[in-house]
Amino acid sequence: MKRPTIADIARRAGVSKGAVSYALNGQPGVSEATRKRILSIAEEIGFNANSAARALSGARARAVGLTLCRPARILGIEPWFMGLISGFEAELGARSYALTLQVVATPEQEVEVYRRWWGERRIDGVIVTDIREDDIRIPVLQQLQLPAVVIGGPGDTGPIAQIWSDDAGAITEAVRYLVALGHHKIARVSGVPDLLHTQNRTKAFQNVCAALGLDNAITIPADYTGEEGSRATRRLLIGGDRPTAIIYDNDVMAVAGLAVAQEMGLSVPGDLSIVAWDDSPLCSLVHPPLTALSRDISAYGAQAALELLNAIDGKTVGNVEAGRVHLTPRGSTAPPR
Amino acid sequence: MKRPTIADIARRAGVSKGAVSYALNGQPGVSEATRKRILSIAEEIGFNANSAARALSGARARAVGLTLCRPARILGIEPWFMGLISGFEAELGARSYALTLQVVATPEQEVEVYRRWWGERRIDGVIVTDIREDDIRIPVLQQLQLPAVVIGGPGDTGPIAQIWSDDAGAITEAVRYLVALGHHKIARVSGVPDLLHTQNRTKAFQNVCAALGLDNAITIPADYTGEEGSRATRRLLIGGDRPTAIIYDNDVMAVAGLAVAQEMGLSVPGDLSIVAWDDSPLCSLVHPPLTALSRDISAYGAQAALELLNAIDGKTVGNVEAGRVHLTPRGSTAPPR
DNA sequence: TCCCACAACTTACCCGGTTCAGTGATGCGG
DNA sequence: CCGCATCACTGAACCGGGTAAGTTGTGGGA
Repeated sequence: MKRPTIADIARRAGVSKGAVSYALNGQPGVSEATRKRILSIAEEIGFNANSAARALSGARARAVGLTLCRPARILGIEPWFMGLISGFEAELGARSYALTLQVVATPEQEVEVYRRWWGERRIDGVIVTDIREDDIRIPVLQQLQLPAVVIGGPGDTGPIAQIWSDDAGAITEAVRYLVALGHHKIARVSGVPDLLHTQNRTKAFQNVCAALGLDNAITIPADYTGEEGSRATRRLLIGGDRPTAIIYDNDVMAVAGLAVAQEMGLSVPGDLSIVAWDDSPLCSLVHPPLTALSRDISAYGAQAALELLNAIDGKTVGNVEAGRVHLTPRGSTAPPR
Repeated sequence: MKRPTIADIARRAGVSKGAVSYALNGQPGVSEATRKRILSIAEEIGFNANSAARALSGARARAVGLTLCRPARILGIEPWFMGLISGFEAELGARSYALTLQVVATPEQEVEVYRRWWGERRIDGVIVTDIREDDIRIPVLQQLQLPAVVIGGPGDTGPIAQIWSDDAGAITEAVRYLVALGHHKIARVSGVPDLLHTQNRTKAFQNVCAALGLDNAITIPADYTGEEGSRATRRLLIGGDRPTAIIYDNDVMAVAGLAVAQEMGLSVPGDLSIVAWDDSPLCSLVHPPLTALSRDISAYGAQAALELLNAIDGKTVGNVEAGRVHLTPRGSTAPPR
């Protein structure tokens, strides 16, 4: 099947290619009557502008890129990324921007992908996740002048806009809630320690515990996988002075921790209270359902996409904080016995 | 920063644009010495061919499309799609093909997206998942002559290649295993009934149960979500003649089923054995870990991508069966009390 | 010595939009 | 009634690669 082009429309309408282009793009230069005629012909023959031709003539590629730098076995089970992606799509789809995805193994590969995408003019901007301290991607993005939005932070990303959620406030709320229930020995199993938001959470956790006079408030670093979550939980529970509550940096590790506790014959929440970060169906699926720090990941993604589109349009975008995180109490938390 | 073009290379090498194009694409028409010189200059200045220009001049867009038509809350937690995507990337990335993603709400929207992508020349082919009986996407893909590969089946997709896994064999194995353990009352909680592979599984389940003389082998339709999984499980367990084993069409529903059983005071596997379809970290995360029908989803995706790339290259591709599904016994299955 | 084949290029046009510099036609003020 | 601005549109150049057709230059065979 042959694809219709603006030349076809021009022929049918008895005008030049240029006039068709003006009409389709809402530019001045054609009369209202002609514009309507052209638009109805375009509609009739099912015209879609060739994205390559459009991108070539200096316009946008109408696509944004996202690299995912986590092992496949985590990507699959972590609701986080898919939630984010659905959010992006809500905004991108509305403007018929495409989302281009690439799974990579290392930050170095991410940089390579950015360079290639830029060279190929394949995308107009990128969404950057899993930001680290002194992230190597930031200077590259600046050098290439590639519009970008960073998810996570706050941290130093120069002129590149950031979106983050109030992790410090959230963990403070969780700790206060556990203390209010009567807990004094609270531990935390964190995500990958290099990530900026992990560091922010760890700092906030230490601060609130110090402020409330909790000692023994340790953070065990893990990597978001169930295996590491189990291992960290076992380490915490076999110690002599075991915690009565554990906060996990994601839902997968929290579920793994729950399984370890049950395996060791501990009752949840009787012997151990559990709080998960990021509420997903996973948390309400298990028994008992997990108390979680909820946030609207999809809305978070939508906001990030919107910021990126603004950045692509040359509008200056500032750093913004996404919608609030709130504690959703469920069956996994209770006063300690 | 200005992006280097073949004209820049041509100037530096003292040859014409045409010669550079031949050299970069491995075409005959330049001497080995010149080719090497051109390639080294390209390397040196970090040249990447503008994908728009390339796509415009009749060549490929070097991108394939994937539409996801499931509600966001399932996409997030189902390891299936992300596993598939990682698999695609393994093959696509190696050939620097991009993967373009679009989340949609209905099959009608999927058709629209296919049409738009085709009109925009944005992609060279699509990967079709969640195939239904008389799927409306198939005739459209044929009409547009858009290269495609269908994941799921077998079923009637005309000239479009399919990849499926041996669902019938897998469920037969699972039922035989449960019968060998001593179970006689086996039920199944299925995925969305419209999907072709659900129907294939249901048929195979009925066949094997009939062959083994099991009556009462009912299938309750659900939709892959934890909520529906819980509901179906409750329906099965409150009945007078309750099953001693349940097979679930995905891992999420199986985990939900486990939670329902525990909530009702039933012991797993003592009172109820559970088998999950598709093994993911989720299955080994819970307590007890779930016996599962495992398959290498990532390899499945990689094979699908490879078939699609072949189809794009004009090679005729046949229907293929992906790697075997095998039963992984874990703690959730045992002889009934 | 001449002719031909062939390698090694160059030239020029194509893809399909975007955009800028024209070109008539029209309207309007003085 | 003239001059000028404005509108509605045309024509052509352009983006950056791909590629068919044309042009050299060289060597070999007769």
